[in-house]
Amino acid sequence: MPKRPDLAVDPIEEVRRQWRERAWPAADEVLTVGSIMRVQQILLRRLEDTLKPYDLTFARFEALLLLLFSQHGSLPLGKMGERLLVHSTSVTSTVDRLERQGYVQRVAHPTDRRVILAQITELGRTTALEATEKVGADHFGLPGWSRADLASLSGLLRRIREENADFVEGRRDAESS
Amino acid sequence: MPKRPDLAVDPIEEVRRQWRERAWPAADEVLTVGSIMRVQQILLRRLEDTLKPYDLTFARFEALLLLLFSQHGSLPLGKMGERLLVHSTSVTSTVDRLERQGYVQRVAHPTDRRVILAQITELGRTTALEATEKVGADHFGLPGWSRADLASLSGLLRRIREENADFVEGRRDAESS
DNA sequence: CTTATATCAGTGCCACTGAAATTT
DNA sequence: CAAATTTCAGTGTCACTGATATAA
Repeated sequence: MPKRPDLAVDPIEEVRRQWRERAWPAADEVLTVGSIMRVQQILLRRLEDTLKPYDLTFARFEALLLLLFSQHGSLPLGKMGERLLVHSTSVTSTVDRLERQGYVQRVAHPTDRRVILAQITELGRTTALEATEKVGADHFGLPGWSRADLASLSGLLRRIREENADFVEGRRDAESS
Repeated sequence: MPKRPDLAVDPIEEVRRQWRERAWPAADEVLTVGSIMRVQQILLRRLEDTLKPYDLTFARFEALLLLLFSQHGSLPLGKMGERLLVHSTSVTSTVDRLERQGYVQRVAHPTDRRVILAQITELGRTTALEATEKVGADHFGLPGWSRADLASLSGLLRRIREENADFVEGRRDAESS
């Protein structure tokens, strides 16, 4: 664990100050993006700390939840990559790991023999539920936040996701890559 | 590059819906934290795409900026880790890489012979400036955002950083780890 | 034949743990 | 002596590229 800083000034605000001083472009954006990076770093560590007893990383936890929420507790690997915004080779290795842990099983697709389904097991289900309870008890690292504040923050972030085609609203088209 | 999703629904909003349905704890927090993770993922990729011509990752870019902004263009490695919130062994390898690239040089501390300073080179300086211009031209992935919106977002994120002792304001104490 | 799906081999990166060397 | 600073060796993870096998 890295040592906690002991700074009287906000290091990110400091970057913006210097950025402005030199009349560089996008000083406000620097502050915002820097904040997002830093906050993600902080929350991720906190989350993974909580998940450690279950030997789950955030990536595996996310994948497991995706299956937990899916119709039949199973999804084609390709679909998982699409939802999680990661490369299919990454899904393969994530599912490999979850399978070794007994949280997931690979099963054949009933009709399309090309596709493999990742199916959450009973152990995976109970583990996911238990882990969920733990992180929920910690309010996902955001204790003491009002619904209104959470909504403001989500709303602003949602705009970034929209602008980057994280999902498509209504009849807008996603550009194909 | 992972395939762009083509979803009519917001996958993160969908998670919250299901979370609520099952009456699990912290449904709003799930949406918010999920959004932060996703947005970071999106912005990081965009940034690293822009930085690729300079053979800089975000971690190395951040370190280089830190030196660029520092008083004499140099800092003790330990201080860098503190500022960047990473382990000192990570700093060693980041500086190793930057040194191999000719962007940084290790120099001895004038008085304390335990400490090594990372000193930005002329090449490092011009490269950092050029890369900065590039990402600035892209508004750090946030084109079209008003100062007010950027300020709202930064403000909310700042609160998370404060709550997690990313920095210390006024006379509040950081807990030691 | 083309396209889609998943896997494999290999690369680079990041963050850590634990141990060691050096200096204060 | 203890504490601070950096490095080294090694681990696990993550995300990718490029190539391959199989099936639609």
